[in-house]
Amino acid sequence: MEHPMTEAGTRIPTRVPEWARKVAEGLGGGPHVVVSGISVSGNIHAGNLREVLVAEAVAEALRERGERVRFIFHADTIDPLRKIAPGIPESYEEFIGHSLSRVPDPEGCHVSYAEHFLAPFEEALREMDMDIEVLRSHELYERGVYTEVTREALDRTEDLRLILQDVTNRKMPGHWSPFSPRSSSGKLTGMRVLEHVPGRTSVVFAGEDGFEEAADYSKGEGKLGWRVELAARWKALGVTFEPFGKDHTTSGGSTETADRMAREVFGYPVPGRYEYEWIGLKGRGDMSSSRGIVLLPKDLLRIMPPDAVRRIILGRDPARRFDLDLGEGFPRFMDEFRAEGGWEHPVPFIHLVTVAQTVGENVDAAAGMLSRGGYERAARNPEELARWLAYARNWAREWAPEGMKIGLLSPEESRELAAGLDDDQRDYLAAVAGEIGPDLDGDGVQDLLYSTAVGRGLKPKRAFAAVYKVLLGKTSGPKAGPFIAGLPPEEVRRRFRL
RNA sequence: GGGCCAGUAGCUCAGUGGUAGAGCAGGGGACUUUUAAUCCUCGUGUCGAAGGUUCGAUCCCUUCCUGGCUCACCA
Repeated sequence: MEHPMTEAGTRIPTRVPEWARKVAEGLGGGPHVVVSGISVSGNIHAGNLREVLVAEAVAEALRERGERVRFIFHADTIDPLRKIAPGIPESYEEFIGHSLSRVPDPEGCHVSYAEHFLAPFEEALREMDMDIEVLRSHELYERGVYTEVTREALDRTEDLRLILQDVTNRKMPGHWSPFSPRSSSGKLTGMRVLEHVPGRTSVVFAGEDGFEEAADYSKGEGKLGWRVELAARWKALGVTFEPFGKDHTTSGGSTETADRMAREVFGYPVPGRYEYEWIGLKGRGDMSSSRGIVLLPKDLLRIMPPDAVRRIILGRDPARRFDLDLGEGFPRFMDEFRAEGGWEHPVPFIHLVTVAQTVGENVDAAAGMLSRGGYERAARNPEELARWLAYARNWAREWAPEGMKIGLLSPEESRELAAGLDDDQRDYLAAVAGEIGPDLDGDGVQDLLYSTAVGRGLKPKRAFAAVYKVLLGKTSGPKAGPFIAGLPPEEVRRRFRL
């Protein structure tokens, strides 16, 4: 798979990170099935994306080696709704215990609760040009993909129960079953399984009201419990690699259980694994839907291209925790990203931010400003430029520290603020206005601003302060010469003649 | 309590069995020009602590200390 990386728009292959290559080396011969599984009980955020990207990197490493790879995103759509997330109506209380795929979308825009959160994520994956297959667990159950493993699990209920007790150190209730049937009410939780009828791929159970019901597990009328399902899924899908977050790999955790179940019950070798650490948001802590700290993949795609998302989310090494800095440190990240990506003559991101904020959506104006600033090359590709201006503009609006946000004042606003200047400063601006013209480049303007100030006995500091005040309403700003040279001269004159 | 990870210059981190580096910040200087501007120049820090292995360890082993994370289907 390839991704656009260069300014000219040519495509060069995604670089496979070293750590991924090493992981792939330990995986043996193919064909491979690489899986990343994520819950759709809430926003699928940029942290979740890390898991998918880890899986992608390993899949790429395998492909690079010539293996056949099936890369799957497994969405846990059949899982029951567990609690009412913030922002979800209280009335959803009645759906607790129901499959996310069968709960209505709280905002009414998708066919289900699950789809509401899955769809935007899927879209982001598409936008990232990811070669991935998205599977919905409720469909897998309905299609019978899990029928065999479910039967096996039911037949080996006792063994599974022992493993579960052993690993978690908890006593499971006597009526414990690896399978949770769905009752006629729609609930998946709290049913008591009474009997397994393998011939009919069915389970007889006591419903909430005590009456007996039956569920056909070949039709998705229920699901395996999480830890059992994990092991069962490996077998059913032939999984050979799956990354896990720290929460699952802890001792007594779900992977420890599933590993034993796979080996001892399902007779399936434990897939290769990579344990990744979590990422936080600088200054805000770990991502958490319930605490409102949510960064969506789409938020990232608004301020950087897909490969930059890959880079920033994976970091140097996904086994290491780190905090995303989308504020002050972001421009540097972007410059590094492009330097490594082989960009020729990239415009410093911070400069793009200045340009984007000055010209708004006007790409021609931006191109003009850039070429006058010495970045003719970047000005030559309007499409590419428009894309990058959008990144810069979005970043400035959504993430930039206050000090970096600028906006050219309207002539009226300029006039108002000019009232706060003293006569020396106004006279100075007027003098500059008389000299400024299209023939001056950035250095020329800088020179003009400085020498005019000195020539009139005005301290440069106060001179520049006046310039920024009238243009931006601030006392400092981007380097004045190139900035002003990029503006249409008449606009500058209008604001300087007071 | 169990598990995992980290502890190297002010900050963020690289790093190798032979006594340590980068970026940023910061100091100084240059360009008649302080700025989200270029160039030049400046870093002896007990490489968390103590033992051990070794001719020799920051890098290997052990223990400990400190911090972080995780152990409820929230990556």
